[in-house]
Amino acid sequence: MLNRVILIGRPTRDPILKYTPSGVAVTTFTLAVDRPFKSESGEREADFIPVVTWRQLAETCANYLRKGRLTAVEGRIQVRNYENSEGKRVYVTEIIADNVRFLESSKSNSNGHQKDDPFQDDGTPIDIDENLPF
Amino acid sequence: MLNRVILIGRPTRDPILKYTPSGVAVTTFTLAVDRPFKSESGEREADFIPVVTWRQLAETCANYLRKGRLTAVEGRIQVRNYENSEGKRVYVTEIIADNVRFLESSKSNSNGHQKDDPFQDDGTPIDIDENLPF
Amino acid sequence: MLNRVILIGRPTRDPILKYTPSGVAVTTFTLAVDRPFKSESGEREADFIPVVTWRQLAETCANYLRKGRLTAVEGRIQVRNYENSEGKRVYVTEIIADNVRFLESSKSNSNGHQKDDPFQDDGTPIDIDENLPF
Amino acid sequence: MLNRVILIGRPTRDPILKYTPSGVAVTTFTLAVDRPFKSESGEREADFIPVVTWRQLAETCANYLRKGRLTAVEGRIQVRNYENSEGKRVYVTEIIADNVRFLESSKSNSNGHQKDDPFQDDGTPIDIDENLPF
DNA sequence: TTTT
DNA sequence: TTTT
Repeated sequence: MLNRVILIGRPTRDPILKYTPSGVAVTTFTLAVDRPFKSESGEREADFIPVVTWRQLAETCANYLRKGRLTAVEGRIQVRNYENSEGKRVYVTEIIADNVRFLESSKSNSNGHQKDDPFQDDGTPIDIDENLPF
Repeated sequence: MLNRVILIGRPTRDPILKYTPSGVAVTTFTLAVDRPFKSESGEREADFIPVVTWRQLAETCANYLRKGRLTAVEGRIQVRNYENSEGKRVYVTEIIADNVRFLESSKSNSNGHQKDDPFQDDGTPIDIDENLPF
Repeated sequence: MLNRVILIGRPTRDPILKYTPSGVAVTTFTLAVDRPFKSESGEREADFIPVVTWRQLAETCANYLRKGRLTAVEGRIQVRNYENSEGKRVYVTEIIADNVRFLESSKSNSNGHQKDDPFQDDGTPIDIDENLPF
Repeated sequence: MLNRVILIGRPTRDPILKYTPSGVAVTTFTLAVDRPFKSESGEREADFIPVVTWRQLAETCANYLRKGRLTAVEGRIQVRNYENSEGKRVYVTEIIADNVRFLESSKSNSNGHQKDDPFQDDGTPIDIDENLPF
C-alpha cells in the first residue's frame, strides 16, 4: 500500500541499457551501500542491491551513471519469483527506481550542477514489461 | 551509505519470536504490500517482503503484530548470501526494521491509542547475530 | 536535490477543495502526527503539519480524506516566503504531497479495499500556481 | 505516528555548535535543496530547510559539515510555535536530524571513505531541551 | 507458501 | 486553531 526506498551508494559497474521486445528501455545495475557499522571482525560491510530503471530514466542512467560514482536512488521494492531450469522457485528482490541522482557526475559543471540533467521523476504507471525475468 | 525503507502492508501470518544462541530476541514476518497498479490481466498484485526485528522491537512485534492487520515498517534493506546444501550461493533480501507501527491494533483502547505501546525506535547498532541464516 | 517526506497521522479537519484562477484543483489540510515520545510533563505531543495536494490528487482527497482518519502522506517539503501586510517576510513550510493513502477510509468495502480509489501517484511537474499564498 | 524526512542538499553556511544551559550540544544549519524543476521564469529554485542536530551528532556536524558541501540528512519534521515580542504566535518548522552523511567531505581519503567518521545514528529519545526557542 |  |  506504501512502498518507498531511498539509497545512497556506488554502482558496482557501468550500467547496460537494454530494450524489451516491445521496445521499452531498461537499465539494471547493482548499488553497493555501505552499512553504518562494522562487522564482528571490524571490517566495513556493504549491501549489494539490484536496481532497475525504465524508459526515460533508463536512458538517463545509461548516459550518466558510472561505476563507483556516488549515486542516490529512490523507488520501491519489488519481489518477483519464477521457476528456474531445475523447477525450483527462485525469488528476486529489486528496487524499481523512479528517481536517480548522480551525486558525483563527471559531467558536472563548475557550479556543481549537472548539465543536461532532465527532470528525472518518472511517475507514470509501471509497464508490464518490467516483470520479465531479465 | 544511506539505506532507508518505509512500507505499509499486512503481515501474511502471526509472527514467531525466536532467540539466538546468545539469547537475543528476533522476530520474522512477511509483509504483503499491495502494488499501486493492476497487473496486465487486471488483478491486484502485492510484493511479499520479509521483515526481521531484533531485541525489544522483536518482543513488541510478537505481542502486537497480527496476521492481516495494517502495519507500517521502517528500516533498511539487507542482502545476505550463504551457501546452501547443494553448494550454491543463495541471496536473501530482508528489511531489518527499527520502527514498526501497528495501524490496526486489536489492542487499541477506545480513544485509539495503543496500550502498553513502548517507544519503538531501536537505534542501537545491530547485533552480529542478525547475520545468522535463520 | 532529493527531498522526500513520509508521514502517518490524522487530519485535524475535513479538507476543502479550491481552484486556482487558472482552474487547477488544490486541497489543503493539516496532519496531526503524534511524536514517538512524551513531553517533559508526560503528555503526548503532536506536530501539526500543513499538506497541499494538486490536480487529480486534490480531488481524490476532497472525496476520501476525513477529519481524524488515519492517513499516510508522501511528498516533498516546500518552504515559501512572502511579504505580509506589515511588510514583514513570512516563511511558510508545507508538504507538497504526491501520494496519499486513506488507511481508515469509511468508504472501504467489506474486504477492506477502498472503492473507486484511483492510482494516486501524481508525478507530473508541479504547477506554478502552487506558489500562490492561499 | 510516523514522520520521516530524507534530504540531499548543501548547507548555506558553516554550522555553529552551541550548548543548552544543561550542557547538551546542538547544531543548527540551513540546507539548500534544489527543486527538480524550474520556475515559471526558467530559473532553478531551491527550498531552504532548517536542520537541528543534537548531542553526538551535533558535535560531528560541527566537525565535518561545511558550507556548500553536498550533504544527506535524515530525520523528522518538527513544528514548534511560540509567542513573539509583539504577542503574535510564530510557527517554526525544522528537521530534527538523527543521521547526517557528508557526501563531499574534504576529509575523505583516497578510497572515498570518510576518516574518523563515527557511527552517526542517534536513536536515543530526544531531549526536552530541543524545544527551546533558539 | 502468502495479506485485505 | 488543531487529530486519536
